[in-house]
Amino acid sequence: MKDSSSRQRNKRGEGSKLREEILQAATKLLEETGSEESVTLRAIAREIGVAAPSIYGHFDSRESIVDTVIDQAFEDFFAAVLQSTQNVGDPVERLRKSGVAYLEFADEFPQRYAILFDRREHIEHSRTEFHSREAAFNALVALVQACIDSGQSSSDDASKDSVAIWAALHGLAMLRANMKFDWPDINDTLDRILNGVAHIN
Amino acid sequence: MKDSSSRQRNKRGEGSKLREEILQAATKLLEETGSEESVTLRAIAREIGVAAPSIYGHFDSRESIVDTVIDQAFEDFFAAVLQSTQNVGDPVERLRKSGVAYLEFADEFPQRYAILFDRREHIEHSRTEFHSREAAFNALVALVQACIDSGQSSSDDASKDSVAIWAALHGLAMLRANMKFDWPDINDTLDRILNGVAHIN
DNA sequence: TGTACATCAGTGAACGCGCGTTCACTGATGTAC
DNA sequence: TGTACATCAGTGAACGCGCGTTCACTGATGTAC
Repeated sequence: MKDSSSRQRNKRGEGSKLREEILQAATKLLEETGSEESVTLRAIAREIGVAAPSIYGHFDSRESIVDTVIDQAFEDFFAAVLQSTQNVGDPVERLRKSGVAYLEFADEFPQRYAILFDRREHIEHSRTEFHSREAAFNALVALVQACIDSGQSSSDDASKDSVAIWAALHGLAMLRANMKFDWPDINDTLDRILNGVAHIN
Repeated sequence: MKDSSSRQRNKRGEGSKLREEILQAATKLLEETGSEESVTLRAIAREIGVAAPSIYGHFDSRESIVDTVIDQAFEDFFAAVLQSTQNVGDPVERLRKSGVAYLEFADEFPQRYAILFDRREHIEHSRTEFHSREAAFNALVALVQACIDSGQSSSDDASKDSVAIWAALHGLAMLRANMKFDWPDINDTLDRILNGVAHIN
């Protein structure tokens, strides 16, 4: 936590810098404390070294900060997975790289990952997010279908097998983040999931 | 919530009945509100129709109530899964029945299920629980091994494939509880997971 | 059988805490003249 | 160039709230004599 005396007031016209600091502090708190409810408005203010009411210049409420952090986390996550398949032609390879990127993001930012798929209320209220997730799922289905089309997968239903793949990746990510366990190599588990469920020949 | 005037004080020697009421109320609150932190000591007291300090006759702290609820949930869960394979000889059938029971418990008591595998701090502190989970996992490995031994599975590693199976079941349970989605039939997804990852012939 | 008394189940008021949020404000910074 | 002033970034005190927990207590119930 910064000492409040160390912070310099932003210059005129640069007030929106505080907005970025708020989001960074909230993200840091989320990742470090590991629970959304400990990302309090006052903790964010403390972290930045600012008085609590200063935040209201940039966000309406505590909730809107958390919502913004989650939206950003989803964008980061989706971008990381998409980016992993850049310049990769072979669909099986794309599928594997996506899986690796998925699990790596969850390993590196477990709390940010968890909050994406783990918040019942938020998900129910956010239409935008629902559609992002749907788009991400459709991308997975397309990838599995491409493996089928190229003769590398004997899956009889890309969509239904994608549900199983998604579940397995999500479960693995969550369990690895939450449970002490003598986990086998993550790439091995990933291969078992993809080979088995996606029926890669 | 009961009206506090409706509650009759327990007779002498029956004071421990309140203990049961506390646990029931905490479980109900957990399941209904869907988050552990809203299971407050005062909410429990309100639910029962009792003054908040009355709880201290039966539990040291709010935390010990929640811990007890979780321990109980784990026992219920494990018992439900075990019981599903009673009188079933064929290992593949046992594996399937276990999977169905696993997902049914998660569907019926999503919050109680989620709290079992989803609480980083609690899990880190509870040795007993860790061992219960380990026992449950070992039972799964033994089941997969039995499928291999009976020639019904071509898995090359019961333990590693069990990790993948566990991950897939957990992920499916969590996603179904948390996400609005046009989920395919749960038995179909379960079959895809077991057939694919456990290499059932 | 009656009564004094110990025990037990549970209460009501109070505590300090951290929270989100509101409010009237301050003081530095840049700009118009 | 100097100065008055508007604007902007941020503050400090206060609010009401629900929380976990402590404390001294009350009053019904069963028991010993």
